[in-house]
Amino acid sequence: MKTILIIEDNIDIRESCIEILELSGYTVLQADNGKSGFDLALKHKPDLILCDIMMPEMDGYGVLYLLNKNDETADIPFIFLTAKTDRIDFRKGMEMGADDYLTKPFDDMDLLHAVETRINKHLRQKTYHGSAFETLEKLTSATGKGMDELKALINGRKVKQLKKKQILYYEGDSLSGLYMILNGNIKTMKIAEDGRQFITGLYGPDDYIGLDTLLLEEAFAETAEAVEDTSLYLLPKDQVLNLLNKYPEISTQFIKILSNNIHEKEEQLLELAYHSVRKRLARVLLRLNKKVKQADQIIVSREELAALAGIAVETVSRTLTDFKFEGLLEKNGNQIQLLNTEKLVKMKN
Amino acid sequence: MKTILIIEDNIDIRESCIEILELSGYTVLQADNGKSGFDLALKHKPDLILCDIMMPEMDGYGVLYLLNKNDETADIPFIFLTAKTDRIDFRKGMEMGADDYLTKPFDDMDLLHAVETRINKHLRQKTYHGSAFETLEKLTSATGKGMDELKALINGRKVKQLKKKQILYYEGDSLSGLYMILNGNIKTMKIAEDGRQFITGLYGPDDYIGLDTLLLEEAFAETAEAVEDTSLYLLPKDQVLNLLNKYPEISTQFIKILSNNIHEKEEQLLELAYHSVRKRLARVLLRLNKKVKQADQIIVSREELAALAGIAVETVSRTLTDFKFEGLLEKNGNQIQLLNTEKLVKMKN
DNA sequence: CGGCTGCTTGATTGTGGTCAACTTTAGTGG
DNA sequence: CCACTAAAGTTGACCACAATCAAGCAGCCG
Repeated sequence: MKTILIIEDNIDIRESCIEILELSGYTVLQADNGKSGFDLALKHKPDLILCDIMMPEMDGYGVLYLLNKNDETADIPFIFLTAKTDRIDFRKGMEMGADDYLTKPFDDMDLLHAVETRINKHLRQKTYHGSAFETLEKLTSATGKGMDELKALINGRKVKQLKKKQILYYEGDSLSGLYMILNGNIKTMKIAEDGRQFITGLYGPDDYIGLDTLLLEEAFAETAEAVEDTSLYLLPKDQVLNLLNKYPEISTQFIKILSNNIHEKEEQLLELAYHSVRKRLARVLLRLNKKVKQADQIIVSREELAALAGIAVETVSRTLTDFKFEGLLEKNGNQIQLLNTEKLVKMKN
Repeated sequence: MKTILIIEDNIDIRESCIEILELSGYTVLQADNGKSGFDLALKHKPDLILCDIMMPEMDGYGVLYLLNKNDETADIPFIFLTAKTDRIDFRKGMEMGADDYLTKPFDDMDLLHAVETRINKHLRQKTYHGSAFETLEKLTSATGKGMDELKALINGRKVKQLKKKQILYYEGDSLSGLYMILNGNIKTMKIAEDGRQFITGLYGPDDYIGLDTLLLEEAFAETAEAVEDTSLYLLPKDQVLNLLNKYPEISTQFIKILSNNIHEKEEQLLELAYHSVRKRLARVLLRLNKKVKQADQIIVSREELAALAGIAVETVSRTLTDFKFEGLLEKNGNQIQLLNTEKLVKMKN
């Protein structure tokens, strides 16, 4: 028997939803404002939450934010109910981690369909968590000492799920800890005043995110976004600090990661300063080829390539066609396959 | 009674030098090739070394290199005797840490003058070392624990002196440890294939250099050069590692330094990618204004400004005159004084 | 005083950004 | 499954910014 929580200030809509859901065999909890809705969610841990955006006391975004912050409720499927059809609001909701969006008016089928797919998807994710655990075992045993603690630390936490394009944190957010990617890819980027963004880092499975901000009493210096559906562990700051104090190997490991990071960024600085667009793009392609290749192909949008190389999308497009003519690669939409890495490496300025 | 070692394969030159020096009251040791010269230096710790460059067995550069590596002999004043007048050789010698250069033929006065000034200068430096020690006391007590060890570590080491433009290490050199600046300034830079260089970091008193390479089993990723006369401590790798294992506070401190470093470099990446030359130069000036201001003035060559902002020297020149017309700064040769930092900060793209 | 280095200014050129029109692809809903 | 629409990608025309080449100037050294 699944439990569903509905948070909605309009009584008509609320009542009609409850009716439909109860007829379908769900137990339904209700709240008429964000605050009490959040309290109910905490108390009952429903299997799914339906939530209006515009509400008294606390709006839907606020509810979602609080739920995400709390580990107990972070992975409950969350569906927004709203009259707004604007893309911006939609995107904002998705970035914050909403799983779906129902725009009013919606009929019985819409509602049931959305609810069922979300609940099913969530079940599948749960079983997946289990398999991800093997990765962790490997990791913890790799650090040698401190294994038990790290394991305990990780066991106590839940996995955070991000959908494609969802934001992990914004530049300026204050940090909650250290993230470790289980699978998927995350990019970190800085955004210029004019809105153009530059990708400062790409992270894959087993990589840490937020390491560079962990010990500083500062907010994040960049924005992190999921490139594809991604799951990660959040290791809370206090506990990581504790580990650092106990096990020098872990500190040493972190210092090494940061050092490598610095070297990469210095290399990038030199490239940006003095290399031609052709060469920069070639470098970016080679980097991607190493990091995120899938079946011999790189899958990446022009926009991302542009943000990685620090150039305009149009120029990316042009340069790629040039490269194709020169037999360096084969491209097809957002799929790129490198044919002559040799020449790309030696690309002159 | 001062002891001088002369290493020179030509017997005539050697004999005449010895005669002059002994007449002036110095004790003179002699060697006719680099290898035996180095052995003598190790054994007797002379107060000054005169050394030919072109020699059998081992050339003068080799001798200097070995002497510099060995702590016991690293701070013995070293003068090259040579027929070569080429700038390149001169520069190479100075980069390696030679204190002076005597080009043959030289007369008695040349020789005695050079010898005396070097010995005097060295005496003055020794007394200075004493005062630098206060800085260290402050540093060691700041770390709280580990103070005694750090002190012992530092006591066992000598100060390394670098003259302006002298190279601390080259990209590709393998590292010997961690440097800490006592006074002066060091810049680290990467050099592109075409010879253009980009300055990746500026370090002043109390800053560490080489931290980003310390734990990686890699060579230095950049070249470090003294911007002005500089003195630094070399903390050997093994001992630093030892400290890291014993005192988590030190690891934590290092992680913080590296984190800040990363944030700075990310900021720079964004600037390089999307900011105009005007804006980039403005940023560089502001950075310098914070770091290396002397009596309200920045003293820096156009070439360095260019390498900091990643632009051409001519463009630096032009942009600075523009800035001057706009009342943002006053310039006079390599001295620059910022008049309107407000506007420089707000510089639009 | 000449030679050298560092700085400035001018003229020229090319790279790559911008704007705009167009085509292709992919996602959505009937 | 197809049709429609929005998003992503491509191509062209144009132009501006900054690099390059070149020449001249100022300060500094022996």
